Amino acid sequence: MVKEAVDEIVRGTAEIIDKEKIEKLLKEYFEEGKHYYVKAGFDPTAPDLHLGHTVLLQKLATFQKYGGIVQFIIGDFTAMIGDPTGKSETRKKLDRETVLKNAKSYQEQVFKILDPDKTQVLFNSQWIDKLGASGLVELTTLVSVARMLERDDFEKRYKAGKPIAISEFIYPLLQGYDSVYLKSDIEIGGTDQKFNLLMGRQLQRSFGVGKEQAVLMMPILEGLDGVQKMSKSLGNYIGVDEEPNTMFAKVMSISDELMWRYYELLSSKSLEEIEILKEGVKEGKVHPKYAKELLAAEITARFHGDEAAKAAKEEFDRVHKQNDIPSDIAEYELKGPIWIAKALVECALEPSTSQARRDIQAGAVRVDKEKISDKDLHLKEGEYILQVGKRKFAKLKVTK
RNA sequence: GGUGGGAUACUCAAGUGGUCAACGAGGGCAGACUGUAAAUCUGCUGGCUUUCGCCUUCGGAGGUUCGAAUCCUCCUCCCACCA
Repeated sequence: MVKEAVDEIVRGTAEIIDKEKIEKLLKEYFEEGKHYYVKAGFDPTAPDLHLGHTVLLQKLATFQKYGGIVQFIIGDFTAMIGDPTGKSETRKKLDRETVLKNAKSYQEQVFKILDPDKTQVLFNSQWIDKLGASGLVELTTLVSVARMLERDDFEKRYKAGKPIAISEFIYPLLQGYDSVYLKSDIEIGGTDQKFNLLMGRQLQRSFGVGKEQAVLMMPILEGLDGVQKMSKSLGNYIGVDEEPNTMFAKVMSISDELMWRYYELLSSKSLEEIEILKEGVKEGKVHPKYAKELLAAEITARFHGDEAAKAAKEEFDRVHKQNDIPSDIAEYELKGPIWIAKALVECALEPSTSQARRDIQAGAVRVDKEKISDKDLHLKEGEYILQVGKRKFAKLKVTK
């Protein structure tokens, strides 16, 4: 039992520090029914969860299966600082109301994966506010600047002559202090969080908490481009709240190479099953597109159910295999006659008439499936299907 | 506090009085080819009721000039070295 649980927890992880401790906690759960605390922090600035987040969430859910109580931290205080991700933008301080709103939205989405009965949702301002200026200074005495600069991200920026704000040094300290206050047994996060996660161990030691948290790191899920991490700001994400059709299509658009990565980190198939599939593709027995469809269907079904996933697949085939027009496209009504470029902007297919003109010249615009080249074209009364590129459609009714 | 360097479009990065809506690279979008994959090749990549035209953009505010991203003044921010 313990071994199976450990195997399941280890699956897909990038690195585990103090694995023995995790094994011990699991053993105690199975033998004595003892629970333990697994901490994970989330930023309240982006309430739209995407698949990158679910890699962590699924791991948390696994812990819940085996006696873990999840400490789900909304970093409302730390959000004011902003995690030093290399972006130089100063974060706006979020007001209480927005944070609460975002937190609520988090919960709606998070509990699609986590078990609410085994989850504590906590705001870190609750204990950090109490720390006060003197407490904060106390905290800063525990870590040296040289130690801070060991952090990969800081080191790179420092060497590149990029600015680092003092407040950014405080971020890891506060995240570590969360672990002190909550007496966490395990903290999980992405590999990019390594420094912060280890800080939790160091501070627990410094404060004499009596235990040091084990640290479990998950790989960072690449976004649709396959290069950069999945993030909302880069626009390369698949949101958990997205429409089934969109979700399915987005998975289909990833590269074959990336598909295996997604399998490893997102699929609930066993590693053996995945390996068999991979071999099949490699030997030419299985078409890679088929393997991708399986994945797309599994992911879509997780958030929308089997029915919706099936419908999404059918829709995908309809549109792409048969080159048909999607069954459900946005409709607009405009007064005519109207200049084609303007119409495209009005139908939200193009951001500007200048861009529309360029696309017309590039041959990317179709009206009723016919490619057009006349950028001065005016649409008279009637109904048209407008298309830009391969995936943007709109139905337009031109009235008098 | 002192000295020097820097701030250019999504990012990096050229440009040091007119030929600059601004080289180049990356990214992005589109076309061809495909499996709406990847790779490759090609085009585009500030806006405008319409484009051999007009308007806005080179950290901010003024100024010099027929004309400024480029010169001058002040301001803001960043970096390095010295204290």
